[in-house]
Amino acid sequence: MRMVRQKTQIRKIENLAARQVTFSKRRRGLFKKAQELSTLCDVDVALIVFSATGKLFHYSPSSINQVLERRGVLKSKNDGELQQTSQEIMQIELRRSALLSKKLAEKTCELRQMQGEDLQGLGLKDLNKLETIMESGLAAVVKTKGERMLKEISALKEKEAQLLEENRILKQQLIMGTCVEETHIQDHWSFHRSLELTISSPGSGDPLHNQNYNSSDTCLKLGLPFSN
Amino acid sequence: MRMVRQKTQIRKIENLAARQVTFSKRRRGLFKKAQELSTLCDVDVALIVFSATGKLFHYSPSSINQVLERRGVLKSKNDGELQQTSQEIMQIELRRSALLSKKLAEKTCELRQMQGEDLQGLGLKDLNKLETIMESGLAAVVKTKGERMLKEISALKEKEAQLLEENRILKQQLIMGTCVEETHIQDHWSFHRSLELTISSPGSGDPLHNQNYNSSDTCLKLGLPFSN
DNA sequence: AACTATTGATAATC
DNA sequence: TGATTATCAATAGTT
Repeated sequence: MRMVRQKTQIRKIENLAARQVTFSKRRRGLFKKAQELSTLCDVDVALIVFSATGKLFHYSPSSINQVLERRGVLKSKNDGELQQTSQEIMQIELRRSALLSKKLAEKTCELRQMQGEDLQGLGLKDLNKLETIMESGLAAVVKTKGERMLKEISALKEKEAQLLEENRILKQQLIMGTCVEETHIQDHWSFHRSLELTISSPGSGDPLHNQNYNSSDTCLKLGLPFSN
Repeated sequence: MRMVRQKTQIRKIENLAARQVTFSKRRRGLFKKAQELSTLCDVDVALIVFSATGKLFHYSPSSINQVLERRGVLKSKNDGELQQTSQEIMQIELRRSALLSKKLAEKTCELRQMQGEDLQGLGLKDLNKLETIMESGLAAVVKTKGERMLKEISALKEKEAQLLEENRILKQQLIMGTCVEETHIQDHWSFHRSLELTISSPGSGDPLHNQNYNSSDTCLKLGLPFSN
């Protein structure tokens, strides 16, 4: 029976399961303390907590808009209607927020499962279903990738042929023009340089060799691609 | 030196001075806990405390903070403050909703792409990344499925062995009891019937697997994830 | 505000 | 998830 508690340092808990447990416990504790403060000292407290998956928890002795309403009571009555309207909107927004949070949590869960995490809760049937979906998805990705690569390759080949032709023409022109020896040397250099430049910095046309990790990371949350 | 503390009742402290002291102490504690929760569990926490005198305290680690900070600077005693506070909390909610919507859209897009749809917008690099993620995800699913099946199989085998043993004992009892010929026939029939029933409907006797099948559908909505 | 004795919260564990 | 307990943290009462 070792129950030696460590003096916890306040920084992000890396272990997911531990983080969730702590979140659950401390959230409850926080809400309790908020309520106690509200009761003991007769003040209004609004506490809103958003979980990592987007789930929404909130506490207020009544609800947030009622807190505001109570404070709004002090205002003159001609503002009352406006106040009321704004509170209704607030209420709607809170509900919408909660709904969005729920949906987001569901999607997050599905995504995690497709990344091979959190599978322990799934039954055999679900795992089979998931496997089927992922197999067809992966097949589609592989297929798309193959097509994309073929296109890139043929584009590059075409470019290469074009450059070779250009070089050939330039070579001929130089041969006809000046000293034969010098021309040969210059021509070789020129050829390699052109080809190299074409391949190494194709700009937007070549994602394979594009080393711009920053721009792609902007789009890739959790390492998943989606276009902006 | 009497420092005998009483088990504090959670109800309004009537003594004003004591209430203010407690308010000050507990408020600090609450904010500290809110911050700890936010840091430890990497979640957003918004805490707003309206004091009895109308002063407003708040904590939130993210961008919300700036809005409230600005309001705090504009602190004044007239009605404008209340109005502004209400509007700014509303703005926080609206912003939150917008953020949630955006996140939801992103996750939806990612999910579609992992199901092999909407891949046109992706570059070669993104496709590669996606492929890698999906491969490892699929591997994890297959592995989990394998483990699950092995467990089921061994559980069934164990049950089979148990039933065989039971049947053997029953058989012996019958042999010792009545007519040998009749007993043999009955016993065979009885044995096959028991085994078949056991294998085809393990749910009733096996809460572990039963539970798995039922609970899993709650989180995973595959195939038609966007239907509701 | 500062100081403790005490209650309260919670990390580790099952 | 919920319960338990040893520890750490918050704070009520006092100076």
